[in-house]
Formats: sequence, C-alpha cells, structure tokens
Amino acid sequence: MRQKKSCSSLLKILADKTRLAILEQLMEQSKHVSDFGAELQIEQSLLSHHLKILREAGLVTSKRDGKSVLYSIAPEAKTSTSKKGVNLGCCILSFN
Amino acid sequence: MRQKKSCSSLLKILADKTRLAILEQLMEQSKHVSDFGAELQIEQSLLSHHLKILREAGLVTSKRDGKSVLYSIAPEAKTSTSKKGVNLGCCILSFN
DNA sequence: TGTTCATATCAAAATACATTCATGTCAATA
DNA sequence: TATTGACATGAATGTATTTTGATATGAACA
Repeated sequence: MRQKKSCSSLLKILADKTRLAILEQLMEQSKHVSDFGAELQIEQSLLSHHLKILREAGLVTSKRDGKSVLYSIAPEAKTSTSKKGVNLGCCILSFN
Repeated sequence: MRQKKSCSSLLKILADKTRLAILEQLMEQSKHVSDFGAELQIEQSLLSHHLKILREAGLVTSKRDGKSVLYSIAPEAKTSTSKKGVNLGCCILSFN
C-alpha cells in the first residue's frame, strides 16, 4: 500500500462495478488480465486502469508471467474467515 | 429502500468521509440532526444532503421528534453480530 | 532485430458527485 | 397567527472519477 488511506477512500476503491467484479473474480482464483475480459466486457485500457487503482491501493498484486500478467488478491487484503471477503484494514467486507 | 441498488452503488454511499462518520455515530446511538454537528463540522444543509442519501439508500431511518428529527440505523442495515457493522444486503461491513 | 501479442500509460473528454447558497417546510410557542 | 428554531430542498457551481483513444513498453518468437 503506497500510502495510508482513510477508510472512506479505501471503500471508494471498492465502490465501482468493474473493480468489485475484478475482486470477486480474484477471490475465486488468480487470473491473467485477458481472463477478466469475458465477464467484464470493457476496453482493455479501462481494465488496465482499474487494475492499477487496485494495485496502488494494495488490494491486489501483479506478477509478470511470460507475455501476460497474473493478478491476485494481495495477502494483506485476505480475510482469515473462510467466507469471501476483503480486509481493508479499517474494516472487513464479507460477501454472501 | 426506494429501489434495489447494486452492491457497488451501496458501497459508494459509504465511501464518503462524512457519511461514514454519520454511520459510525449512529452505530453508537440514535442522534438528532443537531447532535452530529460538533464532530462533523460541516454546514447544516450539507449534513442534511448526506442524511438524505443515507435515508434513500435505506441505511438510516428518521423520525420527527418535536422540532428535531431523530436518526437511527435502519433495522435492515443492522448486523446480527455484536461487533460494529453495517449490513448492505449484498455484503456486510465490520469495523474494528 | 523486426514483428506481434499482452498489457500499461497518458491526456482529453464525459460523467458523476460533493458543496454552497438561497429558500422552503413543519412544529412549537409567544 | 406571527415568529422562531430545526431541518430539508433545489439549482448552480466546483471537484473528482470514469471512460476513451492514441501511444508506449516488454516479452516472445520468427
């Protein structure tokens, strides 16, 4: 996480249709950028832009894998519970 | 709740410094509008605007009480757990 | 090394959201 | 019933965020 963020600004990062969908997919499993496409149906550059926001907030990590890049939920953002969730530090979100 | 909202738009409602502070205060106890003032330090009309957004999202309820209006966390937004939290329907937020 | 595939970046345009200010409503009470 | 206190509303403005489109980078491979 580049800099300490307030809880409201962390929530702002989740408060977007696309980014929430990305996180939901990543909670299932790590994915390459091109794998998001099908469900998200957005432009490549927009997807990349949203991934950057998630990366800079420390919610996801990326790792080059040949020509592609593999994205995962950041370890610090993972929840201890078995339910799907995101740990923002200031609060924990649990999805149904 | 006036209309069904997506999870991201519900999160958007929490993703604001002022509204989050309002909810945090209401998680402690119900309050009259004038009681928020001290900690929030915002104009009366702005506070009122934010309360309206929370009301229309179904997160808080209001009830006239003489000259004042009493605000509370909406029953449906309450969490069953003892910890401080908000139930958005699509997900539950738990604060530390 | 030149080309292609996969992804990232940048700046501009579009859209959405927060804030302000003026005014309106509603209940209490003089 | 006129006034005041407490809050709500609406329109205009300011500010932030999202989206687009053009271009750049980096790895693989011919």
